[in-house]
Amino acid sequence: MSTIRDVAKQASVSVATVSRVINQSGYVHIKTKERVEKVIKQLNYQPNDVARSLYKGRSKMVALLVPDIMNPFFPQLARAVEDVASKYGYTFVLCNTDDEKEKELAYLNALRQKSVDGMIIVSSKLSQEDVSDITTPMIALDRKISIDIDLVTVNNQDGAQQAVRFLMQKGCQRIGHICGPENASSSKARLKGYLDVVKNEPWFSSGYIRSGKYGFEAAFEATKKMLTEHPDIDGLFAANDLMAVGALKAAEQLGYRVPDDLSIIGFDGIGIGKATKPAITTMAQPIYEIGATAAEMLITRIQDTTIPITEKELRVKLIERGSTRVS
Amino acid sequence: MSTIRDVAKQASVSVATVSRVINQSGYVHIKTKERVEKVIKQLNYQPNDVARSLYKGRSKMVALLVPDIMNPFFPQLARAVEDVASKYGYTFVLCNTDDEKEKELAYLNALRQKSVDGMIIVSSKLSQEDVSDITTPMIALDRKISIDIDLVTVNNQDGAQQAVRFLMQKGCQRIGHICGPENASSSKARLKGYLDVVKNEPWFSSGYIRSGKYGFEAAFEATKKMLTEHPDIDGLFAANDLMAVGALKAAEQLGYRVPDDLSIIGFDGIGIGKATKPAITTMAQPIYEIGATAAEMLITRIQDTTIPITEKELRVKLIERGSTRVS
DNA sequence: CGTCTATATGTAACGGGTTACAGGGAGTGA
DNA sequence: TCACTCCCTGTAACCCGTTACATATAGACG
Repeated sequence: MSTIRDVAKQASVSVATVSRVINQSGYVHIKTKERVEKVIKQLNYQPNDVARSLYKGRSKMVALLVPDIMNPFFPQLARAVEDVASKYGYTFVLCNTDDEKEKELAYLNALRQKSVDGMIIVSSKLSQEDVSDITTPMIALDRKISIDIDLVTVNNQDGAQQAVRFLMQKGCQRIGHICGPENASSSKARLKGYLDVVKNEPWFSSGYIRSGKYGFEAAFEATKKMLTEHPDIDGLFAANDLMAVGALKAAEQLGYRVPDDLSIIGFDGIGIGKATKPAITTMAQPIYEIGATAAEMLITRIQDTTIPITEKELRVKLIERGSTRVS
Repeated sequence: MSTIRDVAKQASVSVATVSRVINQSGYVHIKTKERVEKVIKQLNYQPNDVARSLYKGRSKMVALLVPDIMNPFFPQLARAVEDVASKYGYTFVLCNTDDEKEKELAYLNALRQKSVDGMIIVSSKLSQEDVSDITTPMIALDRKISIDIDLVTVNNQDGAQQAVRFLMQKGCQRIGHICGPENASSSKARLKGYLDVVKNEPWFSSGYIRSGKYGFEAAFEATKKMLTEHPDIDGLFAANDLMAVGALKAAEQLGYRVPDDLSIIGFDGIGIGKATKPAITTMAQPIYEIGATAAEMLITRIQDTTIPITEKELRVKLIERGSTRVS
């Protein structure tokens, strides 16, 4: 690998001039510029980003921290963030935290040491104190972390209400909820939305709520238990699609016919919901848009850290498929 | 952010001593060490990785380049690579190339400029010349790039043979193949395996092969066309599970009953194959193991670039589910 | 007591860009 | 001709750890 000094020597100029050519800054005589460019091509010179980062204190990298890369929601999100990042010349780093606070903190540290310019974080575990000493621009996504941090979400509570009302409208009499992790704000909001609608129903009790931890397996087990305890359930609102699929499989195993015996509605709008039979009715999030919005916000903040904290809420949209009754 | 010089000043020692304490190298008096450590804690000093990388020429980062992060195969793989990487103290970078040569080359360059220590690449587009001038350790995964580069694959051709024979054994008379992209070596091997078994069948013609480009949508369309042209097909071997799901949906739409009218077998063993109804029979790859193996190989090579080029082949395993006939 | 070695610590160069600052030439207007 | 402004280019400090090399002290051994 040749360095800027090699180029300078070969072109009989100083490193400053080469730097000016590369960065198109300051004055460089057109003749000189051409000569330098020729040498750069000759030597196949590529500036060393690490050296650049060291001086600038910035690395042209952004990171996305997600709790579960195996949930198709996050690859879709990652895709969006990466697209925007590379549009602005940033390298994208994806980190999987398993929703474990320890891993999150470890990443936060590692990334800061690498002078990462910004991060987008989906975390249920981090709180204000954990991030208060971090000056790197951050965006919280899906789940709130602190009031000091920009946030991108969807109308979770409202969407959940819509989902549950939709089930009722389709004739469901007893509606259970497979909720997400207790401390995720998105999960809490969806639970709240569910409660808003059902808490005054005569049949309602806490047994109609079980946690599936936003995961397939846990939801599968939770659904089996819930349906066994409450065989009268004829509607199920899962806080995400992955759990809705788990619920579907559980219902199937118990001999329920979906949607005739049991209507299931999910949340997220991931692709897998179309693959099942019946396909999953869902409150779809504009996943790509969420990721892209967060990424744009992050880059805006990187460029100007003084702008006021903002919260942006996108809207979910009902997609009716086969897992809910027709009438 | 405090620097090593701040620590040195505060602890009344030189930066060299602080460095020795941090890296546990050379001689440091126990008393001095304690003093320095105390100051480090006081100032919450974290060494700057960028400066370290610059001097060392290494960054403690490894990258994984995948063609399609939305295919669940790759998140699973990424998961494995990340686990191994972080076990050895490496930061993991995920890059999505859309299977486009241009993006691949752009990443290769960007990563080199960042002094990334090693890369694992899943690419059908890169050839020997494209990577010949790259000295960064690399591992090719799933698809061969060059004889100069370590390779991790599975017994694709053999697995494909097994898959097709399995369909025959279940009584299929006419077996079609939805293949992957033309230039991916894994795709070519699976096609070859298919041909090994069927090419001498009296019914066989090239119309029994169509490309689904390893993607859901393309496979959906390809299957519809193929089944329309050859309604006699009663068995389908898709070169990956994502395409198998696409094929299943297409068959459904055309009124085929799976597996009664049509048996479908996939390849990969991704989770989504369990979510469909019927669930997809597949030649499962040990995905996590593949990723972990590649990552281990990469780190071995980073530590010693002189070791001879190796190719490692893992084995696929048939998982019988509902998409293939019982007898 | 002189020499040698193990221990302990500091100085400064180094890695490779970036940029503040200085210096010099050319052109313009007074 | 002087003053001033563009141009153009170079020198050297800087970003922040790492480490080769130099220096120094203490204890061991002959």
